[in-house]
Amino acid sequence: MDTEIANLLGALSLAVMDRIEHGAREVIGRGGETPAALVVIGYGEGMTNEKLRRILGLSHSGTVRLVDRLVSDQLVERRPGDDAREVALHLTPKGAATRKELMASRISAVASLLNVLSPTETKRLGTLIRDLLVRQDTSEMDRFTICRMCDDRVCTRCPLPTSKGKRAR
Amino acid sequence: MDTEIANLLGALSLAVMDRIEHGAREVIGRGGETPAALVVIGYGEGMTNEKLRRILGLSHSGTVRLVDRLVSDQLVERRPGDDAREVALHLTPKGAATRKELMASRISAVASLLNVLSPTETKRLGTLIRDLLVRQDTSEMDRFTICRMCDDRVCTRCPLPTSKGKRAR
DNA sequence: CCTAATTATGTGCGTAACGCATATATGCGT
DNA sequence: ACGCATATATGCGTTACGCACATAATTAGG
Repeated sequence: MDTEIANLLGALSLAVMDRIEHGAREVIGRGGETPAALVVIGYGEGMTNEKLRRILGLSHSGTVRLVDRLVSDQLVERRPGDDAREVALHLTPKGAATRKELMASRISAVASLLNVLSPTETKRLGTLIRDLLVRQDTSEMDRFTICRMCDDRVCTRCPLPTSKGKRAR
Repeated sequence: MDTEIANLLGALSLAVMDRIEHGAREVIGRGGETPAALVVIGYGEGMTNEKLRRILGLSHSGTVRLVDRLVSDQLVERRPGDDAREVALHLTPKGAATRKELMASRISAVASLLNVLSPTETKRLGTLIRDLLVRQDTSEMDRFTICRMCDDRVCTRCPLPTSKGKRAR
């Protein structure tokens, strides 16, 4: 049955996320979308509260408070944006270092599950996941959401389609 | 690189869990480990607070309050256990129905990502995930933790090893 | 150029889902 | 019978959110 394979992927995904979240909590001492926020803010210099909100899928106030936490942990700075309404979020040096730790922890968490496969099997799995992702019908915002924990030093060729089907709002 | 594939699996797992959690919240209106608890309680008739606690990885009080919520939602009943210290957790009819909805929602969430692959590719992916899981060094309790959302009507041949390496405490 | 709608942010207030410390009851071993 | 381990419950605090509302800045229309 096809549902059997769906169940296996669900179980694997749960195991992977359990390990990722456990590691993230050890690194930054916070849970929820906080680690993802740090990664997302690090992708570029133009991140605003509102973009972050959409990527993380949180309410507005939830995002403001999340940034409050990052600021009080001295990981992020709020600077005035080009548009005077916007807040430009920037990583502090400590924030950039923590972000690297976070991503390294994530990769090693996944690798610890993955390393039971032979190099050939791993490559096969990689190809299948890549094919699976490349065929998803994702908006621009969906891409950022899926990639909100991704290690940009590692993911040089993101398979997710850029402008296919749905349009970002 | 091997880390690139780890990153892809991490991204996929995040996408899968996002969809599973979103569906679960729609079905039971609660988040965190609450949906998993309902699934786990449904696996057998002998579930106790303490076993549940270990499987979900929560604190004791967290588990008691979680069961409080399930009871107040009329999904679960607390009955006296064989051992008079224990509480035997049982699904109500409503609880059993909600549990089925929950698992169906989970399978369909995963399938919606998976159905871009051809039957051949899907089967290949299933084989690889099965191989990956079967080689994990998991204790008895780890198994239940990984399988805490699994659909027992679908997962007839669980790949996770029963008594290998670590021992359950 | 002035007003209205839109966009981005911040705040008061409440809630869900936890953890820690402590208390109580039952079972077990000697 | 006594001490210790096990299972559950409760008081209290915290984290990570959401909703409703308020405020400042930009954009659109006449």
